[in-house]
Amino acid sequence: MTKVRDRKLLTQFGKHLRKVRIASGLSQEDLANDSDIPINQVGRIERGEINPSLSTLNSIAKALESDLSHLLDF
Amino acid sequence: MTKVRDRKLLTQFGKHLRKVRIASGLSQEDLANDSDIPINQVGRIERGEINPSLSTLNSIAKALESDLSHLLDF
DNA sequence: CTGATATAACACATATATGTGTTTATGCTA
DNA sequence: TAGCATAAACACATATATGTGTTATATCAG
Repeated sequence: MTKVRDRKLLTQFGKHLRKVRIASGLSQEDLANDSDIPINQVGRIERGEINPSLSTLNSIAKALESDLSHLLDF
Repeated sequence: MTKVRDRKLLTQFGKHLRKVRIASGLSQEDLANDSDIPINQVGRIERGEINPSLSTLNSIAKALESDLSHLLDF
């Protein structure tokens, strides 16, 4: 796992992403398909288990018809 | 390296980061110290060679006295 | 020319994200 | 109950970010 000092950031982002995804009416599978990211990866991100990369975040933002700046406003 | 389809994103972000850093009057070494990220890593990010993680981006944003949302508005 | 500053470019070990696959758990509904 | 959808939880291989060092290059000031 990631450093202890980053866990809060990751769990916060995970909760935010889940909220945004559900607000968009998408399942994890939908988001996985639209962003071309494995569904397991989506779940791990929402649970705050991993530290996603810039390109992964960008793919998710696009699938949510949003942009990086808005996705990371949490 | 990262997938071909991500190179443009990474080089774009690298250029943006360099612009923001210089506008803040910081050297790579300054930013490295303030963000607690190795200076080599800062250089690699600015050159678009790597795909930085959310926590790395967050550390950089804080060192620039900014936030993720603003740092990723490019 | 010399020294200082800043950046690039190497090498290398280690941690971890990514990607794929399978299995389990949970809630809902017919 | 059975079936379906959704999400969590595993395992595993591979790619790559991270972190630490060292060396090279370029620019500029003295």
